[in-house]
Amino acid sequence: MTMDTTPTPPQARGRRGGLRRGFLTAGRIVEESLRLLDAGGVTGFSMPKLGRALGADPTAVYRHFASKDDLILAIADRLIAEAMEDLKPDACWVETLIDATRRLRRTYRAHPAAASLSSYRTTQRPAEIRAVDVLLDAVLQAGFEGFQAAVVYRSLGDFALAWCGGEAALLALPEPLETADRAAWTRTYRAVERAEYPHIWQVRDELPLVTDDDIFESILAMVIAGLCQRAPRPCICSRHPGSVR
Amino acid sequence: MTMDTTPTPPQARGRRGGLRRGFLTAGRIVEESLRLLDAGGVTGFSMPKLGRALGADPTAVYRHFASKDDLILAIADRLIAEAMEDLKPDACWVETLIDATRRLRRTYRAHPAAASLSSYRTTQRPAEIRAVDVLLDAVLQAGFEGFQAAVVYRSLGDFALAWCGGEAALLALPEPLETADRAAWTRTYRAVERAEYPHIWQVRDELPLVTDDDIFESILAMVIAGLCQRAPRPCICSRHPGSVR
DNA sequence: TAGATTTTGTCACAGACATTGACATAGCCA
DNA sequence: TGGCTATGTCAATGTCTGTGACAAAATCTA
Repeated sequence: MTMDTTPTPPQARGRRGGLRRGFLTAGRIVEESLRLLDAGGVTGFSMPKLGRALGADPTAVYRHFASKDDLILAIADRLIAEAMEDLKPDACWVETLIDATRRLRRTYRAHPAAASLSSYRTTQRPAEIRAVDVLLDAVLQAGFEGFQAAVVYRSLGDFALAWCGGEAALLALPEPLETADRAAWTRTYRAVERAEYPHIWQVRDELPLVTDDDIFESILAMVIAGLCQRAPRPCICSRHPGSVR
Repeated sequence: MTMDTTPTPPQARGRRGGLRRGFLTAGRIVEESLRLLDAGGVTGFSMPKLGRALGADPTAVYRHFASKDDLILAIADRLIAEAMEDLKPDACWVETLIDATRRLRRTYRAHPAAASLSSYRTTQRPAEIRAVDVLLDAVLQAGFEGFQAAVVYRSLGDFALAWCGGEAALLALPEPLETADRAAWTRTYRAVERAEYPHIWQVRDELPLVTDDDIFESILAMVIAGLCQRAPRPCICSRHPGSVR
């Protein structure tokens, strides 16, 4: 664990303004952005800091990305690539969808600051397009067709991105704030007046026990159950009860 | 439609540094924040701009809110209040949950920039606590108890906030970006190679037709179906088929 | 009513950020 | 060789969040 507050990385210039061609690349910049975001959160990430961390000028990154937003889209695609890296479509389309969603969540939790910046964006870049194709495959296997298939895919995709992005945004909050937000359930909601908020009062002891994992698996199970109920074709394995039609 | 680029609102000082007590209030500040966010998006909203719009000093707001984050929490609660304003619990608990989710979405769509800043935060303020109690009521009516009820409530609440927040974040993107993001489905994904992305290709004509409304109603229906399937007690009306147990 | 205290607004300013335009040099192509 | 372009540097602009010193108004206390 090297505390790299003021690192002295290899310099882009040899001496007196000379420069090394190919010292910065899009790939290296994205990797370093991720490192910075992981280490210092959203506030630890800025174009000047990024340039300095790369051993270059604070404005050097602009030679490779038109704007910070442009860079964020590249980071978003990098995250999707990491999440779907060794995703192998299962024989059962339901398992494929569940697995993909869990993978996305795992990656977003590993890089919460990066995810919070980029989760709701459409990158239109290779990794995203690949992922869309894999998930659409599963949706088509479920027997959805044409417009229906398109709607179902968008529903599942946007759901996963939104939920995992929201979790990441909370994890990425500057430290005092995240703690305060989470403490809500053990302080404010725990200490509520019985007369005023009777229903909260009823479960006041259980509310603080709920974990992110509980919530995720619970909402995912509901979505999948609703999906199976509507799917024209059931899955191949016996674990996911489908519609009664 | 008054173009208020440089408005000249009532001034806080009468003359020569004198000042009017009670000129700024938390309520007025939140209202003006909302106006600013609605009119100019996230980029049109800053502490200095807010102060000037209120006819006061660029730093005046700090006398009422400790930080921008503090103000954002107040805005978040204001949005929840607006969303749940005249929510009347239906006799059918399923209808109550659906109605609350649709209301949240309507409010977030009306104030996308404000929502994008605040949707994933826990405000711990009055409107939020009230809303939690109403929704927990519905969950308890469904027959969930104790820890289960807590998990189900958190699942539904976080789902609604995350999805609607994500939609709002997209709507709140600075104009050229939102258009670009949306154009993905009519450009990039429409023009995909059949051999490389066969499943996208299959629904390439339908993908651009999918609207936000379609996606929202579709994912909401799945969640509700999954919920009804797991609810120990069915709803009172006949419109929401429950579990087969 | 007079004096002390608190509240609320103003002002000057520190430190950071995104982005731009002018400049310089290194590698490439003719 | 001579020029072009890609890439890095530098100086600078206008903006942002937040602080601390100050001043006047409202309120509280004697």
